[in-house]
Amino acid sequence: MTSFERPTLVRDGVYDHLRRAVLDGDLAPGERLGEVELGAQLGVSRTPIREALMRLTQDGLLIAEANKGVRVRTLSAAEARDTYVVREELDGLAAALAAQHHTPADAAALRAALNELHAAPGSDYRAQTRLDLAFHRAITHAAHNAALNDLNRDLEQRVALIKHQTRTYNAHPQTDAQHAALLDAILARDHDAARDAARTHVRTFAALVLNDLQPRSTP
Amino acid sequence: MTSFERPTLVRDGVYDHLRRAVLDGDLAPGERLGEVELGAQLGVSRTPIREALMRLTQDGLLIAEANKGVRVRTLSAAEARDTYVVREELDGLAAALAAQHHTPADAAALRAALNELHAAPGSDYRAQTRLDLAFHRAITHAAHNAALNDLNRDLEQRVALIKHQTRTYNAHPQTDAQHAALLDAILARDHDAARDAARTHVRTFAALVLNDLQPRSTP
DNA sequence: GCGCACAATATTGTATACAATATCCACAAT
DNA sequence: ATTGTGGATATTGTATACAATATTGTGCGC
Repeated sequence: MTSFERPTLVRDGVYDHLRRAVLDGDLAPGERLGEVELGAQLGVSRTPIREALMRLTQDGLLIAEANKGVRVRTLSAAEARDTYVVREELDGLAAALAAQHHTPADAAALRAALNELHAAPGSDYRAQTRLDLAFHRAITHAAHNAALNDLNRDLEQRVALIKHQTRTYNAHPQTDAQHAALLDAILARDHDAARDAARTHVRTFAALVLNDLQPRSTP
Repeated sequence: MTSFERPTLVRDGVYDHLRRAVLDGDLAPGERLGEVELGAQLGVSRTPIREALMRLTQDGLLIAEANKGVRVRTLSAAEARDTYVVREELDGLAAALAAQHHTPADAAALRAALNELHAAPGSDYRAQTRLDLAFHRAITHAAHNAALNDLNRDLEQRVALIKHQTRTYNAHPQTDAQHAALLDAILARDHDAARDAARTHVRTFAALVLNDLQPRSTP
């Protein structure tokens, strides 16, 4: 929340900055975002701040109440469950399409992403989360489907919000094996196996996260 | 584009107004939207206009170029194909979930929506489109999955844009039968049949639309 | 007649001023 | 003590003013 780069337009800089802050968990779910305060922190007027907040609200990362400002969105346990149901379907589709359409460059990127993820220290929650996301993005990218990529962006954001509410740790005995199986199936161009592997992975992971989320109250 | 109602906030009124205009095809794909012009037409300042345009851009209905304003989005043939691939998956999921989770009220709404659709004059393109959309929305609603509803909203918008580019007519010999089969499967709580029926319907419809889209150039 | 440069114009981007609404604290009435 | 009312304060919502960038058109040179 200190310095920030402007791409060309101030509002885009603010948007990127705040989006990352929410997705990285620097802004906690439920936290209120005041326009004047943000403007002072980033050294810009309220106008680009407002426009960035508007976009983030439309993304579903923030919740706006009329005349009451915006807050970082919190998802109920039910919404979290719903999200993983959809994610299972869409991740499965992404894996199947990636198996069918991936290029040699995609294959290299997928291998690299998984290697990075395996190399990350198991104790580093943020790095783990970031690299896991990168791996899944590589799969979606390899699917070469623009609509899927757009929708997946929304889902990624929801999952990030859920994770920050639960602080569920990524590591799991089966995670590495599942990732490997998924990658193998994609590279082998076996779209059915890839779809199954992706769906299984989402299911196990969802069970983990939802188990953590369940005990808490659902505001 | 003449009168418009304001819910409470001006920007929300502008947003709803413009969104409907784009989705109804009153604003043609590719058409440029000037801020001062819109402000004059709707009788408000540029600020709420800008904020509405920002949100619509984030929705994917408009395309913004820096310092060059926004235009109604046009989708390439490839993007249209991609959209229907995803829609097939998500409509299938929605139908399956609706079959599992629909309430008596949902069932009544589904029946009513389909009846309305059947009753609409086959020559009324706009009514046909609107009621078809309402039927599909009823299904998604009956699925009782918030995440799916949100994502479906994005897909609906894309499909609306595609349709306005092609002006494909909704009517098709198989459409009525497919709708009926889909509804029957949902009401019978047969989620596999419902999923298949939805996917089949999307496929036949996609083929129709894409066939119309293909001849045209892809800007 | 064609093309480039440059100015005139228009439009978007940002900042600020003003209005409307909500929040919060003090204080009184029960 | 608690609750309700009122005003003071703060924050959002809208309008407008100013700055920066793009577009357009005109004139000059070739």
